[in-house]
Amino acid sequence: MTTNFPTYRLTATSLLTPADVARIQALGEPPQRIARYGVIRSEGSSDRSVYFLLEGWVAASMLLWDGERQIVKLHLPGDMLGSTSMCFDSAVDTVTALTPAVVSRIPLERIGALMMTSPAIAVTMLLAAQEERTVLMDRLAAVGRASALARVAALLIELSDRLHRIGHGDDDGFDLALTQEQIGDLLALTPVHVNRMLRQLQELGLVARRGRRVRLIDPSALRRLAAVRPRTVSTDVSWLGRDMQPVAIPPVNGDGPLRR
Amino acid sequence: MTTNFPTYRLTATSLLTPADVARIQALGEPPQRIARYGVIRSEGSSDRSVYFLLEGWVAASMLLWDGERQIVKLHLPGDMLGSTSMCFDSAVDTVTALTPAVVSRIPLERIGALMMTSPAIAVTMLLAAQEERTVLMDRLAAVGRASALARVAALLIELSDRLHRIGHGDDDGFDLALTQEQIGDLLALTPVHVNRMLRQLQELGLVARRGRRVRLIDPSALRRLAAVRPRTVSTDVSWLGRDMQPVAIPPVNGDGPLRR
DNA sequence: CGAGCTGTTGATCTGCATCAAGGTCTGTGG
DNA sequence: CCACAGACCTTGATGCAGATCAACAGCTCG
Repeated sequence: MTTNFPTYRLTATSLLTPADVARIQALGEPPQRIARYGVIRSEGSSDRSVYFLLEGWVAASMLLWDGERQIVKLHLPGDMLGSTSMCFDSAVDTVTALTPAVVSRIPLERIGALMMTSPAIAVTMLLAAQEERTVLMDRLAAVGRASALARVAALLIELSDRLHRIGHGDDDGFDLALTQEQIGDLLALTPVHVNRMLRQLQELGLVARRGRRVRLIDPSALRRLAAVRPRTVSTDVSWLGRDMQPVAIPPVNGDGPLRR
Repeated sequence: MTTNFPTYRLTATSLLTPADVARIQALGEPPQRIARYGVIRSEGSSDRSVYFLLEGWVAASMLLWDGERQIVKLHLPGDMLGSTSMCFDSAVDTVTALTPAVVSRIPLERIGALMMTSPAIAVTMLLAAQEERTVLMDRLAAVGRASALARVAALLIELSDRLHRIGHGDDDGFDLALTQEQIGDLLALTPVHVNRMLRQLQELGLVARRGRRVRLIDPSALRRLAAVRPRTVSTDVSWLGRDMQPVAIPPVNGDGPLRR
């Protein structure tokens, strides 16, 4: 039954009604535990589903010709995993738990059927996909043009922001659940160089680390160094023509919002 | 009134009915000519619309802190421009014509209203967005990990494929409407190095160039060098709860390549 | 208590950037 | 028809950020 995953991603815009949110929550199968480094779905797999991440950190990565890998997306609790693959017959990325994690599987047909009955839900997913595309564009620009130091700084800021937004991490910083090698896979750097950059940020007095714990001492200087542009998603959905109200429902025997 | 733009992007899956396609075509304003290097929409602009590209090559780019720019997406005729920005109040990328181009503007409210009445259209856009996300993931992996030579090879292959798919380019190659500087902006290389890489591909006997004209002499070797994985979008939309229509061949009576 | 991750540090190498100087082509105005 | 300017391409010389190679130290967990 309803798995109570974090819904802040769904309610960011006021597009969905509580009923919509409930319908989405009802889609998921019972939560399932994944061990650290457990593979949730492998590149090339024909498993046609998406997953909601309830707990833990997860990476979506692509294997490269020479055995290297590029992490293309870091997922935190509340994120939907694996949705990129829905337009392909086999998965485009490998989804791996970086920490012990809890996910809830959603078979693609279920979410498909739901989207086809509720435009608001389809549009919400579209907006989320566009937002992720922007994240990727920013990362592409960073990997292509920014110095290693700036990239590492940008990552720390991004993580701090995202973690605080979902209530992990306190005033005293956050727990960085990534090895330096994984940071390298994400930013296209070698683990050795990641180490030096972290160390340099420390020497510059911008961050403090103790074990996994990271604290941003001077966030604004860090932000300046990272040269990231702040992005805030729009909450204005008036262009969707609807002051977000319940999609008139009964899909039961009618045809809902027409087709054909 | 109806601008007759290329629709192959819309009909790739059999999700949309001809009526749907017609409704989309009816959205666009009269086509408008853009000069080479004309800016269709700038980063930060609050122009809330998307554009259909009818003719010409267009780049979506982001300006970087130091004045450099990263081209994040190359658009060819039939593509929809600027859709990433729909979840932000101001445009995230600058959309510039690389050749003289023709576009048709679509105010966001119009496409919004249409999506809210037709889930099939919303889902089609979602699938397109996911596909583009994959393209970005591939590019990220390339820029992060592949050698300059491989990146250039990959670009030539991508362009050849895309151009042939839309009927530009013949057996004798295609016209490369990019300066070497623009290729650099796309692949995160300096123009000087792009030049050397193109030259090296020539010396290796993999491609031939005369002016803007490019011909891939040994596409398979090029593909091997580029280490790109072929991606073919799924045409199976049965997960959307709708029987996929052009079932090519009804399996005689038995099994055939069964589905479900 | 030993094995394997993970992090740290130094020495060296290299792919691509940077700097610099022409060369070629195209369009434009005289 | 010519001259000239600006955009684009080409090629060489040199520099440097980050990769690679190599050790070792600390931690964790069987």
